[in-house]
Parts: sequence; structure tokens; C-alpha cells
Amino acid sequence: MKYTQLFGKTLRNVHHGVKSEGFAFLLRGGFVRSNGNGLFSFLPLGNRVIRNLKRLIREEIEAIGGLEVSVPLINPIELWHRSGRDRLVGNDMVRFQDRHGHNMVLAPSHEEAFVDLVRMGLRSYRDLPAFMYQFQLKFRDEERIRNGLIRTKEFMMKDAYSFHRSASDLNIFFPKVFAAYERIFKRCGLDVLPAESGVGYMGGEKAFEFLVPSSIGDDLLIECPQCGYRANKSVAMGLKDFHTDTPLELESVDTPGCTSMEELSNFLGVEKHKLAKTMIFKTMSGLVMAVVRGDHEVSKEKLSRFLGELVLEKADKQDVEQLGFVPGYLSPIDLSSSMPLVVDGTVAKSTNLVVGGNEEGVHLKNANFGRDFESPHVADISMIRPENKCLQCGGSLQEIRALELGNIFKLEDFYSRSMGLYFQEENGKKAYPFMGSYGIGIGRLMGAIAEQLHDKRGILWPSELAPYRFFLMGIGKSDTVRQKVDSIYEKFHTDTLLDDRKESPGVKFQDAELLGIPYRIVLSSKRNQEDTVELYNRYTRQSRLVKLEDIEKTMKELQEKEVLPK
RNA sequence: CGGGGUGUAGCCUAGUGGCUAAGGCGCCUGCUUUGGGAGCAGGAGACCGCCGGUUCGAGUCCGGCCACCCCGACCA
Repeated sequence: MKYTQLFGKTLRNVHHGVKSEGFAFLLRGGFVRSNGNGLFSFLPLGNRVIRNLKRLIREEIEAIGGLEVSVPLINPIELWHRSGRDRLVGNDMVRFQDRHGHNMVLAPSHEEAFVDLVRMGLRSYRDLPAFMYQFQLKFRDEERIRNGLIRTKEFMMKDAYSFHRSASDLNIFFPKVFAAYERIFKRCGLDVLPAESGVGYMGGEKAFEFLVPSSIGDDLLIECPQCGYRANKSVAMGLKDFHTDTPLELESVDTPGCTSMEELSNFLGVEKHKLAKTMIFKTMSGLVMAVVRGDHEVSKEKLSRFLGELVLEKADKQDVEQLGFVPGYLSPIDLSSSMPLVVDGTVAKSTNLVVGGNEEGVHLKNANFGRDFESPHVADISMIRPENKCLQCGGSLQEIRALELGNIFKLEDFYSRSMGLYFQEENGKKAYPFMGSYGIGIGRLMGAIAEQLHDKRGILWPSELAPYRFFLMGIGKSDTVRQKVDSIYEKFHTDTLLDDRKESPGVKFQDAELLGIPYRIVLSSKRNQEDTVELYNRYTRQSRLVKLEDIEKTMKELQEKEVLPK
């Protein structure tokens, strides 16, 4: 490619709102442009990176048997009725009607569409396993759009779905995808951390995320450096401490204006771990009350897991009042409602907690589980804190901010049962396949690579992802130099960006660094006299002189060899 | 969705209520220059986000709307 024919110029600066350095380089280099909040165009250079990412991912997914297909971005809502997820997903999913008044959605994920596709080809156990993937847009009307490509409304995803005859077949297959994911991220030059994660509205039993530590990530990981335990904070387990005393008598106290744990703790002069926090959540089948200690947060993932159904959100004020509760002073004591009460283990074990009085401005001191309030549902529903110890080895835990790049879910037979996808077993009986689903966000991956792999001058693309492998330029007006440049370009033009601009060498050097092209080849009349060319390595910032007669051979070798910036 | 911030030329910015809205980058023309974002000369490019108000006079003050950016959103 000749630079003069390339669309998308480099920029000297971006406005200071852009906090993410990697994203700033992507903008400055002319890789991407924003077209509105959370919406992006990929320019020729950026699109080449995307293409390379896809090629890399195809190689790894097809190496474990994946077949590439494509299902539509738009789904009839009917599909989502059948799985029941139309009621779980909420406002992330854009719904609309076509001109005939048919209800459609922009798919935020494609489990339903794949189940529907597989239905056409699945009759017998002999048709299993099936493993298919696609690169397809997802649309999620995100409430939290941020950091350029990291969190967008519309994004390309590699999503893969596997269908198995049995749970054990799925269990055998699952680690293969896990290993393929590790290879993919490694080839991208990223040190990812696999971690156990929640399942959200994807459903299913077990899930893992692949995350890269990053300050611009939205996830918190809990890790035990001693034994290697690692999980998303939303599902992480740990040894929680609790305090016990001799139970005292239940006592009412006036607590005007204390509707948060912070206020209550300050007002009473009592540490937060001696308070109990009572909250009401919505689920599809109704409301549920949860009690955790004042210094803890409810994990909706853990609560969902315990209930066996997705916890959607906090109940709103009106719902709470309608049930006869006083917002800010919720109490698990004297529950007249039939709503299930789930009590965190730490609350059940602690003594003399302060709980809401279910009366404006009143709390109750010395509440004790088993005496003042009771429930058969005692479970771990609170998030652990970094100061808690590892459940497996007792070691100290640490909290890591990280960015999720991919995930893998064991969906079991949730979708096949709800959507009626079945096959005939050897014995003639009907059976439902066990499913896995496996995603990687392509744009986010590109953003994460730019974020992780850059220096002051620009991006450091791994060689197999770089838009071009060679940046070729000549210095001076010498005709012989130009001819030699042209002759090299001719042989390597598909993998070379030839900077044929009438710019000073400095400008070209700067842009070559910014674009992160791994090798820069410079010919000049000065060097030309010695019949040598300069070969510069973007990662090491070292250059060496190669004899002109050897340069093509050297370039061929460099084309064959994949290199990471580290 | 909540809080905060910002909207001035393609990009980044300056601009006490007062003349014809300023600078840098980029762009166009010509010449010079060719090893780290070159020099000289000339030139084009702005309904100052939109609507309304205050005022003799608004880019500037007030109100509303819109867009974008940052932060927060489970602690009722």
C-alpha cells in the first residue's frame, strides 16, 4: 500500500477528554473514528488489524473443529420468547417492529439464533457434537459506554456454540476451548488471567472469563497468589470473619435520617460489620429479600446461583412501599410477607447486629439470627473483601482491576430444553443436547492490545496483527534510491506500507512509530553508496544495516517469523 | 439513569458584554529543504452546537434543548 493512497491521516493530537492512551493512539494513527457515542468506524489500517485478529482466531477455533457460519444480527423476538430471555435481558436489547408490525430485536447475543439454526440439522445422536462459530455484530444499548473500543454499543464478536450429546461430552470438550483461548490471547501478546466468573443473563452452570489486568477494566478479580485461586469478585469465595458476643436483648433506637450504612454507622458510632443490610431484589418469579452485613455487598451472581434464577435488579421504592416496608429501614424481623428471605452466612453467625426497624427513623439493636429472625435460606450471598483469606489455602487475597476480553460458558441444557431442541438417542428416546457458548470481543481485544502494548511513540502491534509488516521509505531525491525502493515495494507490496509522501524524513519516522509497524526499512543516498539498507525493529528500537542484495531474503524470513513486542 | 465537564475552521486550543473572532497543526499554490513532527512567501477555510431570552450591543450573561467526554450507579 502506498501511503498517499491510504485513507486516514495521522493526527498530532486528540482532545484531552480521551483518557485511554491506547485509544488515543488508535485515533491518532487513523485506525478508528467514532461515529457517535459507542459507535465506531474502522479505517483501512484498523480494519486490517481486525482482519488479522479474525484470521488468528479462525486458525485457533478451526484447529479444535469449529465451522464458520453466520446468523443474522436481527432476530424475530419470537426466538427470545421461546428461550424466555426477552424478559431477562431488559433495555440492553433494542426492540422494534418491521413494516408489517412484526416484532424484532437487535441481538445482544446469539444463543437463540444458533439453537434455531442447529435445529435444522439435528436429528440423531450421530449428528453430535456440533461446533460452530461466527464473527457477527452484537448490539447492546449499554448504560455505561466508555474508553473508546472497550465498551461500545455495537461490537463485533467471535461467538462460538457447541452442542453435545451429554454433560460429560461437554465437560470433555470445554477445556479444549479453554486452551484455544489461551493460545489466542498469547498470540495477541497479552498476559490474560483466566478466572471463574458469573453467568449473568447467559444462564448456565459454570463460566470462565479471560481478563487482562488494566486500570480501564470494569471487572475486579480476586486472586490468591499462594495457591492460584482466581475468580471474579462477583462469585469469588473466601474465608469471612465474623464476631460473636453474648446475645443481648433486642432494643429499639432512634436513627433519624440514617438510610445508608455509612450514615447509620456514623450516627450510632458502630462499626459497619456490626450492622445488617437488608435489601429487596426483583426476580422473574417475584421479589426476594437479602440480608448481608453492613460492610458487605450483595453479590447478585451468588444470590442468583442460590435461588436458581436470575436476580434482576433492586426493587424500586414503590414496590417496597407497596409491600408495607419502609425504604431505608428494611427489616427481616416480623416478616409478614411470603417473600423468600436469604441470609448471608456471616449474618447468621454474627450476634447483636443492628437491623432496620421497618419504621421511619428506627433501627433495632442486638438482632440475632435464629432468635429474632429466621430463615431456612442461609447462604454465601455477599462479595468477599480483599482482606478475607483464601478459602482453599488460607493465603492472603488480592484484588486486581481487569478487563474482560473473552468468556466461555457451560450452558448445559438450558436453551435446548427451553427452545425444544432435541435429538433421538441410541435407544430411540428424546434427549436434549448440552451446550457451551464461547465469546471474544474483537473490537475490545484490539483496544486492549493498543492499551497494553504501546510506548510513548505509538502502538506495538504483534507482527501477525500489524496492519503491515514493513514500513518502507526512501530519503533524498536520488533516482537510484527511488528505483530500489520501488523494486522492494513491488515484491512485498501486500505486506508493506510505502511512505511515498513528499514529507521530511522526521514526519515519516514519527508516523512509522505511531502506527506500530514492526519493521522499518530505510534507503537513502547516504547509505546507498555502501549498498546497504537500514532495517529497524520497532520493538527493540535497534537498527542494523543489511546488504541491499540480502534485503529481500531478510524480509522473507521476517515475514515467516511471528514476533511479539515483549 | 445520576453527578460533573466541554461544545469556537478538518484537528487541538485562545478569546474582561464593545471595532472586521485569534493562534498552532493540517489543507491549497509556488520556491527551497530531505536522517527524527523542516523553511520562506502567498492563500482558502467559522451562521462561535441548536432554540429562545436579557441588552444599544452576546462567542461571552440567563433559560431550555441537543451532542460528546469523564466519573458513579447494589447499599432504598
